[in-house]
Amino acid sequence: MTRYSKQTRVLVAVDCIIFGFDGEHLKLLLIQRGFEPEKNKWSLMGGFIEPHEGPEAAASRILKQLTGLEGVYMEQMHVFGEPKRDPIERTLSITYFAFIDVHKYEKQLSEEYHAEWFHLKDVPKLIFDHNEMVEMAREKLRYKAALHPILFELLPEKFTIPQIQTLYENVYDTVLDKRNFSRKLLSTGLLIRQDEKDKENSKKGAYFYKLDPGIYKDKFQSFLNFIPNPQALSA
Amino acid sequence: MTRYSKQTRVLVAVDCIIFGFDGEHLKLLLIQRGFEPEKNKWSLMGGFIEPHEGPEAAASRILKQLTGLEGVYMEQMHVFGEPKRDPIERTLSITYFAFIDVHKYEKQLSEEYHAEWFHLKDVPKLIFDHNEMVEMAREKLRYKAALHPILFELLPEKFTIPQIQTLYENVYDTVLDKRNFSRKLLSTGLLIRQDEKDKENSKKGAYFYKLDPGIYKDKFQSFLNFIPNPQALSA
DNA sequence: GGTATTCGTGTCTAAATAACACTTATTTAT
DNA sequence: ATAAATAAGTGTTATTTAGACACGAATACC
Repeated sequence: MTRYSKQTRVLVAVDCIIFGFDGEHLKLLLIQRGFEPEKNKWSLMGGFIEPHEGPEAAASRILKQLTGLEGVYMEQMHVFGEPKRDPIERTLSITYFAFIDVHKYEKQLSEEYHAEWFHLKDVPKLIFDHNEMVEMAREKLRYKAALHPILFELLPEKFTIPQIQTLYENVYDTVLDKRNFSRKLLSTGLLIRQDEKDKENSKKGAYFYKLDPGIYKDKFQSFLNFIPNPQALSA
Repeated sequence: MTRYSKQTRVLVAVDCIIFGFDGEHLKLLLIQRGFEPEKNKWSLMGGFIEPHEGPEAAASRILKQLTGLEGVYMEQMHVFGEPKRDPIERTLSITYFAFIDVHKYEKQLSEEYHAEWFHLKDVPKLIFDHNEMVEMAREKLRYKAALHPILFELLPEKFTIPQIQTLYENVYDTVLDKRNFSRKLLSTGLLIRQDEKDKENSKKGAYFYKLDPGIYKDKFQSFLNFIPNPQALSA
């Protein structure tokens, strides 16, 4: 026996919801699809999974293709598999959301794919069920970021507290009190203050911080309530 | 153009991680696989996705096959897709975790599949990567249950506070203070006390409670911290 | 030197959490 | 009938955490 003979086989794609933060707004990287069907329509970056790679590897490959980056923070989100979602042929899509530092990605690659960053309030109509994917990714982003320090993945290695606060304010579409915000953030012990200051964005200058890699790893799954000592939970 | 001609197609299965609570322990429903490869080995309940159904529909169908139940609480967990995970032929598995009330399920069906409930500490070696799936499901269960009132899905319609507490203690392998636990639980407003008492498990008897369906729906996505008013988050 | 801008910090109040022990209802045994 | 055993139910206090709130410091520009 070498095949489950009677069963049907389907195509499997990977689609990536790529978030970035330019210092002002949270943005989404979209491409203009280069092939039929729906050629030239806006779409998430994606591709078919290849015979010898797993879904994670496919997602990494696709992210690298578009951004030139490796080791990007990335997480499997959800599988979309309604039979008619792709009108040509049944295709399953495994979605990943990814966070990149917009300053690091290679612009020339994005030209090749006709990629553009979109403000989340101006996301155009996308092919297939991609708008639904984006919406789910936004929700998941908000959910996770409320509990875990993932938004640092959107920032450069050195960042200032006002920058992170702007990012949180963007994600939650709200205004935060900077005294309470910085106190909470610093109390996690995640941040190491640098001597250098960022003079770009203010006259006084704001201290740069870096993440403490050990504590970052440890605390990645922390926070929470309901259970007194919830040790060892993970997403 | 009717096919993405050059791409390879793969089999897609759905596997269910089914949890139940017998009043004492949290348990897992496993079957003895009825076909090759790995016939007669312990396995999660699963099946191939059919041409005209989506993944959710497939999971519902499979759950119904084994338990006789419909409308079971169920959630997509993760896709496992390493190329070699099934030695016969590449097969993607979309996993769902599900919670059932053990008292409701139909035993004769489980005989047909040679199903048995296993204590989570005695899970046998399973086929392929199913042990990994179980482990991930346990983690996700602990994660979600710390934030959202999902464990009620494991209980019958009427339940007592000592019962829920035992369930939480089981899930987190810890001992909770009953005064603090019941205060926190009751403060959610989720529970409606019945006049009737459960006399099975104690001499004094414990009041039965039911969920308030409206509040249950509203509060399903509540809790959380980090962001002052995290309104409208979802899993 | 004055003004405008943004950074950085401290206090007080309210709410939530965690630790802790006794009384009540009922059954069973003496 | 009385006593003993068992599990249910409830209240207080101390500590911690969260949220509201305002001013001084550094610097660039005029």
